[in-house]
Amino acid sequence: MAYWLVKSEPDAWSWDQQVKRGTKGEMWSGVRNHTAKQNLMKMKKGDRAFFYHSNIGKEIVGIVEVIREHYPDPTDDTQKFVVVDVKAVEPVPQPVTLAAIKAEPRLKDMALLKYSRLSVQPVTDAEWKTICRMGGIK
DNA sequence: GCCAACGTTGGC
DNA sequence: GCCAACGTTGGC
Repeated sequence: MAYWLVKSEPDAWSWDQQVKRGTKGEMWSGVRNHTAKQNLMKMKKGDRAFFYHSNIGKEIVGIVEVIREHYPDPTDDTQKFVVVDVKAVEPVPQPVTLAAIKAEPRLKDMALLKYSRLSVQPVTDAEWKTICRMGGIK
C-alpha cells in the first residue's frame, strides 16, 4: 500500500465536508497539474492519503482512503485530467502543522516542503509513520 | 497584501 | 524551440 498527501483549501473543500460524505466518499476533482495527475494515476484502491488544509490552517487534519481508482475528471473540459474517489477514514487527533513538519528533521525531504505548490504528493512509509506519531494516531 | 516558485502562453 | 510575460498557488 502506498501513501500520499492531498491538499485542499478548506474554503473550497474541507475535511468536515469530506467526513459528511461518509463511506460514499467524494471525487477528488480540480487537479490541473500534470505532476499531480501522474500521482493520481498511480493511486490504487486502498491507498491512504493525508488530508492537508492549505492556506487556512496549514495542517494535516485527517486521513482518507482511495475507494475508486482514476477516471476522467468530469469537471475538465479538455478531458486531459483525472480524479480518484476518496473517503474519510479517521481524523488526526492533534493536527500536524506545516511549522511542526518543518521543525522535524526526519521530514525535511518531504515533497510538501520541496514542492509546496504540488497538490497531490507521494509520502514515504517512514514519513507516514512519523506524522502519525506526531498526530496522535496509533 | 506581498512575493517566490513555477507552470503556461504566445511572440518571434 | 526559446524565452519573456503572465497567471496561479500558497506561505508569510
